[in-house]
Amino acid sequence: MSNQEALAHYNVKKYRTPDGYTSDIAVFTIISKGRVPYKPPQMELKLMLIRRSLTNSEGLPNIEGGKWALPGGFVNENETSYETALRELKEETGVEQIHLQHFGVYDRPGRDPRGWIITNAFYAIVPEYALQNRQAKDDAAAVELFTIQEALQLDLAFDHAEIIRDAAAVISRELLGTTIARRFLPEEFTYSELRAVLLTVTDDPAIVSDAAFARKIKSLPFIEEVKGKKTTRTSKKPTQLYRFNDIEINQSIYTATY
Amino acid sequence: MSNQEALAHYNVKKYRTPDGYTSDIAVFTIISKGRVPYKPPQMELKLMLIRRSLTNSEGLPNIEGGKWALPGGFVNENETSYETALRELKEETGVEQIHLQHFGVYDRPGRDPRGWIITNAFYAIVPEYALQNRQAKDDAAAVELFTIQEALQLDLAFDHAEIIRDAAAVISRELLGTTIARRFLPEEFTYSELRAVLLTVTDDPAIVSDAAFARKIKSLPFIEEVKGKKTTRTSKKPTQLYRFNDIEINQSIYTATY
DNA sequence: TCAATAGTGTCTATTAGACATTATTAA
DNA sequence: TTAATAATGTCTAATAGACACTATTGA
Repeated sequence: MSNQEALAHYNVKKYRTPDGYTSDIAVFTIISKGRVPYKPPQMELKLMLIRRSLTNSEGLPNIEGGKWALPGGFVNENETSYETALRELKEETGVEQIHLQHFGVYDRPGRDPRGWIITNAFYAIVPEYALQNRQAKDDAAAVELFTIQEALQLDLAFDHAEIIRDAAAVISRELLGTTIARRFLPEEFTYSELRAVLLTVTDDPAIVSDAAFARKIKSLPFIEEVKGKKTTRTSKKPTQLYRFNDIEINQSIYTATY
Repeated sequence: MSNQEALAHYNVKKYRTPDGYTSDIAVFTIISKGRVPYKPPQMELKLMLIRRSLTNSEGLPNIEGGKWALPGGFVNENETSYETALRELKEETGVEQIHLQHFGVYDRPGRDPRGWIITNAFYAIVPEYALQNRQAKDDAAAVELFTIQEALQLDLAFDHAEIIRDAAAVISRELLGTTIARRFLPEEFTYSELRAVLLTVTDDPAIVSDAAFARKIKSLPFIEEVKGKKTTRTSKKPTQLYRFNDIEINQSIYTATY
């Protein structure tokens, strides 16, 4: 292997290298507003933010202390930024096996006052219950859920306002363009529950009209009926349950109808 | 500003930091196979790769020397990885104002034998002519165009096989799901030229059938006729020219037809 | 019985896609 | 005139979306 010899001559210290490499996570959940029996849910998309402590564990002033921020942390050597995000998510919410997806890198010079620090942005989707017992720890003074609009009004740390705007755009697009809506729903769901999730990001008449959507759901190749299984959690009349299957869809803008 | 005080206590050297931060670019072009007058083109998607020199500028053995690789380079402090990709692309092909898009971060420990080196992957789309006079320089011993299939047969440096596979998947998806096909075409184009681009990544009957596509193109909201302007470059019968406009499309899998 | 949600019937207008036909022009 | 590509005519089947109507059941 000629790399052996090449490595002998290579000095990693020769170049200026980044001062840090981090992962930040936009943790989304959808909460049901005032859920009542025999009613379809009304849902609201929320983002979890932490408030950075004024002082760190050594009692010294904390960078961007007091500001709201996405949870996140430094990537260790021997781990990927994805693993860091998983780890931080678990530490923060105790949730594992969650949908986690990379959506951007933020490396603008000056974005972090501490130096040349690059962050990977992920979004996660966690069920409502996972955030019930959340509590501030480590360098977080508080943990709270906000709508996107509320979040963008806050005094946000670093370039997190930009990251949050991007995350909101990504999740809106993906909710309608992919099957991630399933991550906000129980395994088996009614058409009105799926519809409530989609209505958090769209006002498309085909989804707003419940009769149209009730019909449409039956012809979607990536959703199937759970034969003979019904629930009364959304209405007095028992409602058919559906589930997502694993069929991949590849939408083409050239064959769609407008 | 309390950050002032916080920074006074902050030592960037306290943590283990990456050994390098780079950008790699998958440069795609579509070449017309044996274009003849009065015939629609037949196109082929190609990827530009460089062969890494056996020795570096100092005459010492080069890391991954002799292997094929994506062009790329180290990000300087005070520049974003996007700017690095732009710079490298210009150095390599002399092209500016080109479509360049980030599609992934590769940070798996051990992916680079030199140490903890993170790369950002971009894809670029350049017109065929821009690669005509390309020449090997710097640490590249050769520059060549390959189909995706050919590229994946080569002895590839680092984890570039993985990056190329991902790039191919992304560009296929985006060619059909977004309007990037425009980057492979002249400003004004015929329906058969657009069709030739799309046929490099799909065999959808709606696109394979030329009569269907000739009709469909007129109803696509993001494409408009160039009124009264025709060309004979693809047939003896003058053909209507079209152009992309700037209408955004937001495809929903829940309202599509299957 | 009432109220509320689920689900279907029915109509109209549009569209896809297949296939055939016509239009145009250089060689 | 021929050959090739562009573009339209025509038909059938499917679908969207609107609106009205029926079904189901707890309160």
